[in-house]
Amino acid sequence: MPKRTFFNLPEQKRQNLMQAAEEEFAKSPLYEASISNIVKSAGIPRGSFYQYFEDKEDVYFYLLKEETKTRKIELIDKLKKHHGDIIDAVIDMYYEFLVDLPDDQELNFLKNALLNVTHKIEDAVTSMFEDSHSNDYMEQINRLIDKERLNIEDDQQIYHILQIIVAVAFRNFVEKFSKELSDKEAIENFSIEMQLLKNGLYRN
Amino acid sequence: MPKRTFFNLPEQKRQNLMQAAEEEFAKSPLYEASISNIVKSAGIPRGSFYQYFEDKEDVYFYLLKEETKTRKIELIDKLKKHHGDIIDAVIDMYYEFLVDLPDDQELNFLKNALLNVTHKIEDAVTSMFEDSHSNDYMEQINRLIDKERLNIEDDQQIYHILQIIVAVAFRNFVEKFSKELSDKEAIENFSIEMQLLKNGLYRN
DNA sequence: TATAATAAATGACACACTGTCATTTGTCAA
DNA sequence: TTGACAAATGACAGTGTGTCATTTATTATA
Repeated sequence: MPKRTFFNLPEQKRQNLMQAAEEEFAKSPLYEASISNIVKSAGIPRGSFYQYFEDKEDVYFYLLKEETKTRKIELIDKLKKHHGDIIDAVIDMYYEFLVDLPDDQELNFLKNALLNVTHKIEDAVTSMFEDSHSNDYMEQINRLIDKERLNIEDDQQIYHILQIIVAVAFRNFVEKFSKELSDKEAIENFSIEMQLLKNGLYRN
Repeated sequence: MPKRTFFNLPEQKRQNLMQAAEEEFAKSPLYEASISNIVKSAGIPRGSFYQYFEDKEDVYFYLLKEETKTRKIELIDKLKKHHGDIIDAVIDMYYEFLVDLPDDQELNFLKNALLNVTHKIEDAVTSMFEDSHSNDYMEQINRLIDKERLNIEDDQQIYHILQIIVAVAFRNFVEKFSKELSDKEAIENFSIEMQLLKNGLYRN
């Protein structure tokens, strides 16, 4: 969280600083961005920055959270519009985010947030489902999976199924570590979610 | 990818270097880890490091990929064991990973990979489903969601459903940006996966 | 074996960024 | 007007990065 001094700042100066920060983070992902650039572009002395924020991540996550605040209200709206259908509401939001988001800088900022390490690490994990040199490996997997059980019409949909499973598995790992769940808890949670995936989140 | 020189290195020296790298990355997440520490601990001159690798990330992702290679073979085994049931296979892997992984350093390495930025950013996004100050917000969401449609027995399972949706949505964003999909493609993919979530990955 | 050509090793160095701190400047209440 | 507290400032020490000219090793060739 930014320090008290930050919130005491006159509106004008505060916005100016945040604008400079967003600009920098739109240009470079978190770990390539530099405080030096931000203060230069905002025209404030270096020391002042540390008067307002703990460090780089402090501004960064403050910006990111401000960003999501807006989306919260949107979600409420969408839920109403879709009569409580959570998935339809989320699809609607996804659509609006992609199509209606006008501000290039804002978009780049979020893009960087998602792309950087997150993406690379997930990629490495997902590569488990990809051919390394030949595509022998993937073929083998493909052959081994019992497709009769799967709720798919064409073979191409199997890609989506794998993506979903990986995404949920990934999230479970992260949660296990971040919330320091016991192995038992972690596996229970994981099983619940995998069952939900199998049977569907919605009743038939 | 590491440079040719790296692969020309005598086995002993190469392993020693990788050991030092893993040690560093087990101690500190990617962006806090330093090449200085790695070369010091490996006992090689700084210049040599750059003879072998492009930069820090180069070693890092090389290590990470080596790590997942092992898991690939495991997945094949599990698929066979579970007669092609992909979800059961993945549950089994998850279990083994948590319970049978013996090496502390390896575990810490992966933990850092998952925890750092990935986790913080997903957290910021997921916070959309969390109470900010009062829990008014979450209550409202909870009230709005039409639970009749959901495939749940108790109210607590709704948490898992939201987690799943967020995880899959998150992955879709990342993919849209990393593969530079058009808005149309992205939304199509997203819809397919959301339908799969609704109806279940498996046939009834 | 001597020599040339190529590959690898080395560590000093320039550059960049971070976070701190002593000092200055501003504000506000008594 | 003065004292106490809050904020602003920028110089500075510390740390890390990536490069490069030089040295050393290896391999090919005559």
